[in-house]
Amino acid sequence: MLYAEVSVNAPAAGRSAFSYQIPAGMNVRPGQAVLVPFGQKILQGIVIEVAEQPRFAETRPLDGLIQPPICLTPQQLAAGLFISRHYLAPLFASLALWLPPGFERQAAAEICRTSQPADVALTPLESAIMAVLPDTCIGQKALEQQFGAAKTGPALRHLLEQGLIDRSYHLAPTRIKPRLERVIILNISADAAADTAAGLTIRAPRQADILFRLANSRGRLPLSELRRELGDITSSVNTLKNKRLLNVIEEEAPRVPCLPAAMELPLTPALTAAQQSALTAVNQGLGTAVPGRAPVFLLHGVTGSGKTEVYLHATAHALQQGRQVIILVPEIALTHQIVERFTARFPGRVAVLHSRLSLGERFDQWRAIAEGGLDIVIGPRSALFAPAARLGLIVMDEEHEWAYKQQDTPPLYHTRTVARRLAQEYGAALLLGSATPDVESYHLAVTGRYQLLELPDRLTPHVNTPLPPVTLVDLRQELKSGNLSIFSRRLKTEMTAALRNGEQIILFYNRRGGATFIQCRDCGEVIKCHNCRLPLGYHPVENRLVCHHCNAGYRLPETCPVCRSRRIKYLGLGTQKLEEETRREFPESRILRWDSDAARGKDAGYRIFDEFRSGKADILIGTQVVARGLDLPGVGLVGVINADTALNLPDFRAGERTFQLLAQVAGRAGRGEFAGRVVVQSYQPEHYAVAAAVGHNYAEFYQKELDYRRMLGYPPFGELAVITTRHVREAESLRQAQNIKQKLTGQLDARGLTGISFIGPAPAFVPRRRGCYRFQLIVKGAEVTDFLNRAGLPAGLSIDVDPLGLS
DNA sequence: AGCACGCCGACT
DNA sequence: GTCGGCGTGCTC
Repeated sequence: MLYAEVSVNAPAAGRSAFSYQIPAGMNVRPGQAVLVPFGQKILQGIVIEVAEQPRFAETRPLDGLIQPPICLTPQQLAAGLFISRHYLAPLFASLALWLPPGFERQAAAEICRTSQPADVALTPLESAIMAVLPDTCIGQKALEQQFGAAKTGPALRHLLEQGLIDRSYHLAPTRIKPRLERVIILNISADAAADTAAGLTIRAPRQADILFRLANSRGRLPLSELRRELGDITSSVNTLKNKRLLNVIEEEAPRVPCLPAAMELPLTPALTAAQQSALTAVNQGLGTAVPGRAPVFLLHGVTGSGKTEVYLHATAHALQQGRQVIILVPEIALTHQIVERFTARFPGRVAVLHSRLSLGERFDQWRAIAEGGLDIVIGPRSALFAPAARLGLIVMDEEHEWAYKQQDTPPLYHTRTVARRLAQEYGAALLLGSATPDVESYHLAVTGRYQLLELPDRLTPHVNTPLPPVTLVDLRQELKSGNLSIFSRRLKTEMTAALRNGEQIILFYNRRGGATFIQCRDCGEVIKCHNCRLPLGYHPVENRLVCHHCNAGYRLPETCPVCRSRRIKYLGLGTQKLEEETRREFPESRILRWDSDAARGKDAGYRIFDEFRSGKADILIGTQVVARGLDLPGVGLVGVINADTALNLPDFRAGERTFQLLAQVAGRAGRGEFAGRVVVQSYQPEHYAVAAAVGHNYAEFYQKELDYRRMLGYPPFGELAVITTRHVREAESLRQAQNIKQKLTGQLDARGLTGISFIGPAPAFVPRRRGCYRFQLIVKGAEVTDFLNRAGLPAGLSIDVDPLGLS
């Protein structure tokens, strides 16, 4: 008898696998998707291991294989197990990352009446339920909607006990169907069709037109295409069909997400010496990589130094070897640009995967990759889990971006960490690229675990363009001189000059809204969100208060909720306010604002971007989004309204984020015909992150930042994990956090470990979510993951290993 | 997630 | 007494 260890799609399964018997004759491999009985349900599972002996004494038999069969590769299985262990994440969720879109399904209860007569006493509700039960079955969900979820459950249980109804659980049917397309096929030869068409031109011009077009496209055309060009052709097609000149068939046609039309192949630019030597190193790595020993490259190149060209060449090399390539970008908004470059160079081979595609599109792309037809995958972090069984190269552009860290939904993985592991398993090369590498990555490169590749020269718009000069304005001096405006005198002068010169301007400010907090002048109360307990921002356009975390909107308060005072003050600056001020200062200029308020809805981001790039506006005001790798050749001047906003966040990466942001924003200037200039305004111009960014000096920043991390034991000198408790009662949530701390402290003492310490518990950065109060305990030190894995923490806790910030 | 079990306070 | 809310533990 063989047994399978199975990861089950049940929240209760947590990080453990469950043992099942494999019925004789059932062919089960590790990685296989199966159905298993779990409690009273049949659930989806993934086989981890097949063995002669079960890990658990009492076993039930596997129910069957999921059809059509799906099986993770051994490499995906290994990487999934790594995720679950490293991030203390649910096992099924960690493996499910590689399953096809739309795979995961919930079991739903169905209720059927039995033939037994209702001769026992029933409550009115129970009678009512019996009365509406149809002869066929009905979903329990439907009954709960009709009678209320709270009361229906117990009533059904009683009816079950009495034997009046049956309950069974079924997985919901899959939501994805292959797309069918009606295709017209010529029944005669192309020549014959052309002849027939010639005879019809006068009497039946539409029929003739259809026949001509078919003759010219090898005898087949999708009906939708003909209809788009000729209008309603139903009757003409029917006539031709009746004449037996053509047939209409339905066939499967994969959905294609709207890829940009492949441009003509642009000339492949000759590589510079630096690019060539980087490429040589990567190509060599591609040649020597084997499972268990896979090279990681850190391509450090200033903005505009031609990193993408290196990606393109390395991709070509991997494809030549018959391997597949995954190109990762930090966020969906950036896929568009890079997809353009890659489809131009490799037409017909590029797949796109991201969550804004429809489920059907995603599925069809997924299948095309799995079948090997598409061998380049581009997308944000989810693209790492494409079914590329011949994976040879993973490229991570802007590797420092923290959008690569999964937030909110477990597993809370970092794409770089998983990519590294997946590359190890496949024997693939990993190429990380950034102008401002993550301090941890750079540290690994400097200490020899990654191979450091440097591109020191700027090529955009032409070879040896200097990085734009940055002027640093001390806002404290401005205040002293009596300038209370958002704009320093220097920035205003530069803006005026740039506008006169016909240059475009980017103003960067990383808080949206109008006022950023609303405070009572009498008691000091800051107005907060009811859901999250976070300060609300004022949005003048909508004339509402908005929670920047959960997006809940509130009416403007007339009195302070605490002391009833009417003296409520709107403080702080956001992008909407900045837009107003800019309009007042530069009334002649055309202004666009790009933040998550302005870019609500699909494609709104592209629209703003395209509008600005095509010169329909002079000034672009934006948050982080405008800093990210966008190519805007019309921009001469970049103004940073306040460099310090991110510095004061309670986050040990605040310095790093500030440096990266400033360097990225500065890189937007001078990418076209105009010489770039940058004006950075700051209240803390002496801070090392600000000073280093102004001097375009990554090395200086890295040294200072590393010293600081070493001193405080932060990564790369120690690991971090955040444990969050949640409970409807604030005191209970705090008590749980304290209990965990006590338990962990006890284990540290018992095992004589000294390298680990705790911070907190304290209210979480979002103190309240979905009606639950949240407290967090930070665990800091050497091998935190390992320690927590052995600690036997209670199920249902949220644990974030290597968190984005600390609060 | 669901379900059973066991523990306490608020009532018929 | 006992009904029911709520925390806890279990599902191979």
